[in-house]
Amino acid sequence: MATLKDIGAELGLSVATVSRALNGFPEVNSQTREKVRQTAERLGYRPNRVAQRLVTGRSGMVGMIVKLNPDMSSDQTFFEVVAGLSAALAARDTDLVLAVDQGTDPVAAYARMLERDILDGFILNAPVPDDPRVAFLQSRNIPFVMHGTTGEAADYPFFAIDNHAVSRDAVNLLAALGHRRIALLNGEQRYAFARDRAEGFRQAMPVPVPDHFMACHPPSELAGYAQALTWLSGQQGPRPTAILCSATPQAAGVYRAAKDLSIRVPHDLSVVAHDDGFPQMPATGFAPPLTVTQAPFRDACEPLASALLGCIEERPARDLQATLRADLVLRNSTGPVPQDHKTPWPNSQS
Amino acid sequence: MATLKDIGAELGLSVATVSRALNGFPEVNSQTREKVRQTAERLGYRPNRVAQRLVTGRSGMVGMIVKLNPDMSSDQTFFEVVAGLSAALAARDTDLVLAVDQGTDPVAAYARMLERDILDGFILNAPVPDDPRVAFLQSRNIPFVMHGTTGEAADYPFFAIDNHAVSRDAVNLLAALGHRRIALLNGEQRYAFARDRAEGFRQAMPVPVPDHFMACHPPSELAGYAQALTWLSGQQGPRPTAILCSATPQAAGVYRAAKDLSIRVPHDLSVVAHDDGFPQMPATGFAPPLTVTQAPFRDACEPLASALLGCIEERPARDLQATLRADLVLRNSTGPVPQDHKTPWPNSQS
DNA sequence: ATCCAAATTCAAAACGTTTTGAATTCAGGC
DNA sequence: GCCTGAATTCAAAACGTTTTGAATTTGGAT
Repeated sequence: MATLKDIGAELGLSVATVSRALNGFPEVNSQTREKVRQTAERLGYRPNRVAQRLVTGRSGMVGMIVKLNPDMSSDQTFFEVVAGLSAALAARDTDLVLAVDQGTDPVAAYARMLERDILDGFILNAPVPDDPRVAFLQSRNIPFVMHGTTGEAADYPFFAIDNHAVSRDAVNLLAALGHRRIALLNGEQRYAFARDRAEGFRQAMPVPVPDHFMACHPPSELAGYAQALTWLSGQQGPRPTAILCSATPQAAGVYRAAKDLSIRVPHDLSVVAHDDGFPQMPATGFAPPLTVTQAPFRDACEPLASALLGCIEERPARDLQATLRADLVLRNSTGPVPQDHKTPWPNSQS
Repeated sequence: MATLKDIGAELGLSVATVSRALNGFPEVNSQTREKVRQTAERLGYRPNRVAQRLVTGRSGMVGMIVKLNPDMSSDQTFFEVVAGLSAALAARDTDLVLAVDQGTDPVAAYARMLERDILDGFILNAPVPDDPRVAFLQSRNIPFVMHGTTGEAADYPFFAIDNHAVSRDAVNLLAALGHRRIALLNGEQRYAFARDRAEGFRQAMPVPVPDHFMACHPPSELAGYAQALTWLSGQQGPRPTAILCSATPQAAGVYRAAKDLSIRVPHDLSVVAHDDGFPQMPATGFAPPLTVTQAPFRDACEPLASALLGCIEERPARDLQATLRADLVLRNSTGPVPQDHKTPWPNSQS
């Protein structure tokens, strides 16, 4: 493998000049630079990453710890993480080292990875309110970027979507179609995004919502099916005319429950879901195609990689925060409220 | 961060001696070694991996490329891979770098990873007969270890289970119970393990098996359900009295199909499956508990890591090959052949 | 006391890069 | 011809480890 020294010897230049030439320093003669470039090309020079890392003091590796959920709900995000993030990081000469956390202590896995290895930073996902990992990593001055946010005034880098707006946009759409009895089939309560969606939902709803029409469940077809069955059977009062789901698999369960009960979508029931863009269950594949708020997970990979590298370079956290608005995509699972179901929720004790 | 120099300065020793002391070289005085150990401990010394790697010429990273299957069948193995392998490798100061392959060329992803980075080796999984990745990596002298085998006389390191024996053991058990009409619900044809299981099945069966009672499917509940429904409905001749599945999810599908057709397990139908030990679908959770040939995927992680490191250290391939026998675990999904179904397969044209 | 071999320890080179501070070259103004 | 400042280039240090070959100390035998 050719080294800087080899190139220097070939041209009668010092390694310093060769290094500068290849790294685009301004003080090197443009003719020299061109010659260096050519011989580097000819000798098939590839910089030795390890040597670079030794001198720059960076390891060129970032970590990500994936929680092992018993309900397998993280499985679908897993491929996306590895595919998208590792590609985005590779473009920046950085490697993604994954670990699976199977324990209960949310920071133990991070501590373990830190003591074992020299990682330049972490990517955190699935934030919970007041996420303990934030305090842990901040106290040790370890760079990280969060996919999502844990609260209003985050003082760390993150890339998130506006989950209040997700609910608001969907509710506004349904309200404009005349719906008043809208149920929220939310994500798992422990996650920050679910809390935000619930808040946005309550705020945007023109009428108060009984607690039992806001449910928290994993993003599985089965959970959606079971919850929808309960709601649509009317055991808990008048059935909703619209259901807001937090993930497309839940919506699939809602479709199935509706079908089982001979409730037509969108004629009798409107369905909206948030769509993370996982290829396993495309919203266009639904019958009828599903109206969604969409924010592909994949689109977050580039910004996340970029923010993490920025954080490692000690750019200020303020410059590394972004909140994106999800797109509202109208398809055929939403329609006007049925004539005989225009009344809002009845008063409820709950 | 404390370095060797710091420890040396503290004790009036040279870095060379300190390095030797910590790395267990024999020529260092045992008292000196103990003192070095203590100060290293006290200063919280951690060797700088990057520096080690620069001088040893190794990057300390190995790669694994996971194919993105549309049927999600690799998802379940994915967590096991990352959890088990990264832990086993971490114990050897090696990091696992994952990439997801979404293309068609089976070696392109490897070439891409190699040119971008300095990887010490690869772990290959899901071998196909005459796997092209073997030739590619061998031609470039890149160390690798295969989880599984592609053929009889493999000249590369691997860790595999004896898939002929998997079928043989199951068939022998069923045959001893009087079964003759045993169907094989195999894995996907393109994989080497499925070919081996099919061979073992044919060889062990006391009677010839019509082709349409040997089917290849992905390891999903749905695939198992659909295939079992076809077989058990009797459309293609007399129904099997026993079904051999290649994975526990398939067996779940078989159970469901049997239930739908009011066929009792094990009274009317015996079911055996191979169990990779994925926690998502434990064989003990079946009703009745499932008889399996079991070889937990997790048990392969240590040997794989160890073999790969051995390969990187240029130990001969012969010493890095292991074929394990799966355990036959008798549970309640297998029973004697029903009285009225003791005849073998009828002669068939297929 | 002297010598030899074994047991320890050391200084220095090496890995390939980046970066620092100094040296060299060059052009133009006097 | 001399000086100045800009434009280039260079040698050397640094990163933290492993490893080589030599130097030093030690203990025992002469």
